[in-house]
Amino acid sequence: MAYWLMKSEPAEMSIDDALAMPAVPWFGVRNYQTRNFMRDVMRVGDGVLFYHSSCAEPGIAGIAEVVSTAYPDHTQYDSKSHYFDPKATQETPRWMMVDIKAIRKTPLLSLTEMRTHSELETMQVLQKGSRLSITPVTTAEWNAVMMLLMK
DNA sequence: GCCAACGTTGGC
DNA sequence: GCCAACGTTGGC
Repeated sequence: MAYWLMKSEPAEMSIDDALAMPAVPWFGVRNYQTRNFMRDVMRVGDGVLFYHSSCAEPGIAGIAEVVSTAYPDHTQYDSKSHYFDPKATQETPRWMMVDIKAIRKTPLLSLTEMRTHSELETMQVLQKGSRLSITPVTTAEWNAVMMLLMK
C-alpha cells in the first residue's frame, strides 16, 4: 500500500467533479516519470491526496484512492485530442493511465499552510522546481496530512 | 503575465 | 552523446 499526491486543475476536474463520478479516468499524463509511477508502482487501494493546482487557492482538497492498475490512455490515439501522440501505436502504447475514485472532500489544506508545517517539508510537491503531476507520499507525510485535515 | 525550473527535441 | 532551443508547469 502506497500513497500519492495527484494534481488536478479544478477548472478541468475538481474534487466536486470527481465525487460526482463513480471513477475518474486519469488520462492525459504526458510525462515519462509520471507514467512510470502509474505503470510500475501504483496499485489498487493506494491512497491519494487530491490536489488542486493552477488555481486561486492551490492545495489538498480531498482524499481519493486508486481503483485500477495502469492501462493504455486512449486519447493518445485520437487525432482530434489535445493529447494525441502520433508516435503511439496500439501494439506499443506510449502513455498509460489509471482510474481513481474520490472518497471525500476535505477542508482545503492550502499550499501556503502546508509550507508552515515542518512535518510536511519533505513532501515532493513542496520542493523547489517540483512539477510532476503525480508524486509519491510517504506514510509519515500521509499521516501528518490526515492529522491536519482532522483538526 | 512573469519566470524559474525542468523536460523534450533534433541537429550535429 | 552533447547541448541549444523550445515547450510546459504552476506558483505568484
